[in-house]
Formats: sequence, structure tokens, C-alpha cells
Amino acid sequence: MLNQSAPLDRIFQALADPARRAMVERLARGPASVSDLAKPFDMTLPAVIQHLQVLESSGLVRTEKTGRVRTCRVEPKALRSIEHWVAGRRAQWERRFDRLGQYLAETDGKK
Amino acid sequence: MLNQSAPLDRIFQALADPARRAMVERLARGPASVSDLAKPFDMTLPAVIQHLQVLESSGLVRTEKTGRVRTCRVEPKALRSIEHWVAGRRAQWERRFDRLGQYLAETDGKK
DNA sequence: TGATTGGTTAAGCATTTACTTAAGTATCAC
DNA sequence: GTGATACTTAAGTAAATGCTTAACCAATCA
Repeated sequence: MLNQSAPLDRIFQALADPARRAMVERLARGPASVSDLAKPFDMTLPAVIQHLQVLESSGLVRTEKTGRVRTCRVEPKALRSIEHWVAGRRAQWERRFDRLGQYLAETDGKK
Repeated sequence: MLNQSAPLDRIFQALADPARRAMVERLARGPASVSDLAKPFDMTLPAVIQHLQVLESSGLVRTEKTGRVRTCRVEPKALRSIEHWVAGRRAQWERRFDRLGQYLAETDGKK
């Protein structure tokens, strides 16, 4: 299995910021232009664009420019990859409890 | 709905680092001591402890000291909270496609 | 008791992050 | 063309991150 860690780094990092999470939440409801996306924030446009670049380079958001307006939309693949990671940890954790239960049942039987 | 964002900040931030994710992966297989946890890393103990503090203050890991050894274990609640957030975004995104499909079906019917 | 083991604290440092302001560059509307 | 709109780039900065080394404490062990 290849080192899948760098992309996950970027995705988790991207979602660690509340402004960026809010942008993803907004985009999950449908595409938006940059200034559209910027409206709810008390932040200059360049700051918003920088957040957008983080989101884009993490793969969470895809953008496309037509004329002078850039349209942004979520890319669900990236979301799925972290969902997958988390589910994997939960599975490990649960498997452990199965083994533990089994072990306890066995030692109990031997008592 | 209260501002649930700060805890999520910490959890995503904690998982954004590959070393910390590796620690969570290790702990998902079962509890470990600090030096146990440190072994696979090319990093000094203080660095490991700092990562551990990030994990603990995010709620992803719980630790407990007995004698001179501190035992660390994952806290699945925190994992569940980000699973929940991601699932929520996916749901929004899917709902949008339902609406879109419905809209297209309607306008198609009117054509 | 005195060394060793397991962990902790403090301080310092190079990077990275999350902004800002100021100055662009392309459309588009007239 | 002129001006407004929609974004972009560059440069600077304060604070946060991810380390390090050095010194330290507190349980075990010989």
C-alpha cells in the first residue's frame, strides 16, 4: 500500500479552519462564485481567495472560471477519503473489542 | 444550534499531522504507553508528548497515569463527531442532486 | 541508597498560517 | 474608450506549529 498520507494531511488541514468548513458547507448546498462565497465573512477578498486555494489544493473544491467569474463547487471524492479513514479506525477499534470479548469468553470458560 | 465549530477545529487540526494520525492508528489497535507510542517515530520524546497533548486536548485520545507509566487510548466519540460532520455534508450534497433531478424532470415535462 | 527508567517542563528556533493593504489584470456594460 | 465589476498578485506581519536540547521529577530496581 502506498503512502496515502500527504493528501489526507491536506484535507484534514483544510477542514481544520472554521471559515473553510463554512465554505464547504455553503458549497455543499450548491455552486457559488468567489464573491458570493465571501459575503458571509468578515474578511477581505484576498483572504477568502487564499482559503479557497487551500480548499482547492486539498481537492475538496473544484473551481472553473468563465468570463470574469470563478464558480466553485465541492468535490465529494475528497470528503469520501476522510470518511473512509475515520471508518477504518472505528473498524479497528471495534475489531479489538471483538477480540477482547472472545478472549474474555475463553478465559472465562477455563476458570 | 450552538457553535460546535471549535471542537471540530481541534479534531481536524489534530488529524492533519501524519505522526498524530499514525498514533491514532496505533491506539485504535489497543492502548499503549507513551514510550511505546514513540517507538516507530524518528522524533524525540518531548515531540511525541507534544503531539499527544494535541490529541488529548482535541478529545481524540484519553490518557491515564499509573505509577510512572502513562497509558493512552483512543476516544471514539471524537472520531464519531467528524464522521458526523462529513456525513452531513454528503447528505446536503445528495439532497441537492435530488432537487436538481426533480427540477430537471419538471422542466422536461413542460417542454 | 543510588542508578535507571519513564515521562515532563522550559526555552528557543525555523516554518507555516491566516490574515492585511496596495496595486494589479481581465471582463462586461455603456 | 471609460468606468465599474470580479477577481488576482505581491509583500508584509503577528501568531501558531513542529520540532529541538537541556534540565528535571518521580517511581522502580539492584
